[in-house]
Amino acid sequence: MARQPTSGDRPTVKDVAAASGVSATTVSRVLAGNYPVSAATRARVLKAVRELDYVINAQARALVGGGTKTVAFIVHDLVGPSFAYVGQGVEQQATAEGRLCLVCATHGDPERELELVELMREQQAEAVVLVGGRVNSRSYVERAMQIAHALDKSGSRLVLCGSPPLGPDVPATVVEYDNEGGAYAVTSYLISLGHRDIAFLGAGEPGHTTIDGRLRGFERAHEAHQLPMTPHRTRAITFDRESGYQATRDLLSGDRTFTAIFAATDVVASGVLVALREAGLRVPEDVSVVGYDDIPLARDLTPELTTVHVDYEELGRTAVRYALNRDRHAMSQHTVIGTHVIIRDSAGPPPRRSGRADLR
Amino acid sequence: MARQPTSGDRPTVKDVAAASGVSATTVSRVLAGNYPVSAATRARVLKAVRELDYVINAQARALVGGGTKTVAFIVHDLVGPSFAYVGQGVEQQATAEGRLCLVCATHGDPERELELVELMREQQAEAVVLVGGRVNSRSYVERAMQIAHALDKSGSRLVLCGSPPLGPDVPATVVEYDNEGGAYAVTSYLISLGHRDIAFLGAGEPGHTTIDGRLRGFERAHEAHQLPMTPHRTRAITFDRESGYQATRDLLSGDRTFTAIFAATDVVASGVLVALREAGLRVPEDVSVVGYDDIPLARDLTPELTTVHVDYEELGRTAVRYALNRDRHAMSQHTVIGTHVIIRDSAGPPPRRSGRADLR
DNA sequence: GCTTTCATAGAAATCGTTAACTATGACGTC
DNA sequence: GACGTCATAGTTAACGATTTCTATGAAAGC
Repeated sequence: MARQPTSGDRPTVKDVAAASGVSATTVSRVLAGNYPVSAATRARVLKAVRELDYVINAQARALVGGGTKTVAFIVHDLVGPSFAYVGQGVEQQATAEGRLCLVCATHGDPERELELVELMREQQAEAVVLVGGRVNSRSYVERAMQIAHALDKSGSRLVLCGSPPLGPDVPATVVEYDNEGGAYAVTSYLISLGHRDIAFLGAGEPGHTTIDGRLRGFERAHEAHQLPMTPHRTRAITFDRESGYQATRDLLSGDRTFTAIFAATDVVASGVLVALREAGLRVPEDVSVVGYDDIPLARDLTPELTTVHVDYEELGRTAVRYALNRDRHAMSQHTVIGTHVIIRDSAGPPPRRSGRADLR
Repeated sequence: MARQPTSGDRPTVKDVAAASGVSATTVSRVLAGNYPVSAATRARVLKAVRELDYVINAQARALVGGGTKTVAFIVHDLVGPSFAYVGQGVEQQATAEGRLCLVCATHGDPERELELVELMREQQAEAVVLVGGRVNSRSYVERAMQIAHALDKSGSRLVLCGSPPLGPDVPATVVEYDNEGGAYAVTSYLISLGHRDIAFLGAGEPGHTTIDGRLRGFERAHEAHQLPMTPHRTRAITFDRESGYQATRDLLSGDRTFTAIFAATDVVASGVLVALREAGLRVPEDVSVVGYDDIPLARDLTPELTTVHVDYEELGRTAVRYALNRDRHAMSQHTVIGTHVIIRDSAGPPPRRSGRADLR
């Protein structure tokens, strides 16, 4: 007699086999449906499965069947407004392709990131999605390249989602979005409105790929319109609301003459708006403000924020799609997703008299 | 000679054992560190591990070692503003307890929810966290109870995070927050400011536990202050910005005489503010508005929103903590987390003349 | 009537790791 | 010098499924 399934541990194929008077092999075949089984046997097995409330052991199946069908999603923080959208996209595509989705937060700790990658190798994750821009230091890039090779050797795949490639021969799938193009477009828009003196709020963390891209677009737009760029960069910014607020106050306390502010993110812009309002400045009549990201917040600000739209959800979906089907998409292992300006109410023509003396 | 690790598939303990001239057992022991191994042997094994870039196979280990050390996080949508915070908390606590975190979105599909629970049983997830309020229909509760028992039988645990218990003898860990208390407090605050006619925006989906709780607090505050409750409920609301906007327009088009609006969520409140602004009404001078949730958005609205704070991250942390350590916290399998009013700028005394004729 | 084919079912090997037994010297003790 | 102890390492049997490979009876072909 086969073992009685003790309460607490779950029934196995053996238990089902015993209960239905067949062999474990037959049970497996009934469940997989990849081998002829007589109708009578199938019925008996299924009945036993139902009665014992049998569920397969995914670990055991993975052990023999090869892969684990998992995608890992590693992110700085789950609550960053755009991160959640990327996560949504990753989860959606992973599910669509029949994979489960592991999620991990690094909270900015590079050690933790390494640990997690190692963990994912153990888990045999099919793809490891690293979300967000990165600080493009020599040491980080080198470590990332090691990670890419390590994952590659394990049959997994590093996916960079929202940051540029690491190098020419690095085995990684890269899906980024056009930071530079969007910044170029929105800066050009400001220039076409008549602005000649625009402050860029976001420099400070040098080497951050996302911000660098946006800054590059900002600069390129100035060059294209043959405008000189006054160095309006402020102190290091942490890309939260508070830093946008503080940076704007700093800007206002000087004798700067800007007529528009390009905030590196919508969240920063929300702080900018508070500081401007406190200073008694109207937006866009006195100062124009634009953001970047087009998160839902942008529509809830007063005035509604002119910004650059990024389809973060699509970013996540595309990343997973290309990573999992890289045999079919061998050419698409580096993709750039387009961005475009969303015109709302926070940017308008500059005030008539350019050098405003009433600034504070 | 042991098998040559072919390129593509990863080295196993056997390969490491062969490379370092010991047995598989010894390799396992070096890696686990739970058995004496001579320094020389340890060194040789570790060297081989490094050279082969060996990583353990988590599946195989889980198979023999019992559990899988995984927490599943099942949510309607990853991008709901409060969901992301709960997710953050769940991930954080899961990591702190040495577990991995699986995340899945149902997108409101009950079929999908069932499927996912089944999947989690296969994965042997230690806890399955269901996030968010629920529609408390007979059929749903019954299904959820089945799920609870099914998970219990598999040695897993259903965790309800943000909704009330299913029944007295259901094996589930419940962590909810005080919807009713918060609503009571913020309604009382409005009443103490002098409001006697408050519209509640959010009824309509009957039986939704979250909204019902908030509505109950709203009603209880009226009773406590011996105020009659005029039935200001509007049409069904989907709890997004748009529905708040539409519902407010509906309210304004009637000859209602309310002086304050209680929006069921901050997101709804953001729509309310837009509609009021369009109608030329000032907040809080003409109409007071309060929300619920205290998501970051609340501070970005104009005026900043008076609302009820819910510590969603703590909600997630607590849920996982109690679920994983239920031996030590047998008494805490139903916890209610407190909420409190955050006073900002969107609520003030009602305008002098109560029956405003200039409403539209 | 005897072999061939087919449909169905079971036995046994396998996946990669761990853990419960064994085994073997070295050492100290009486 | 025989014996028990200790430190170290190897053998072997799990874990729970899948997947060859093998076996059997029935139908079919000549």
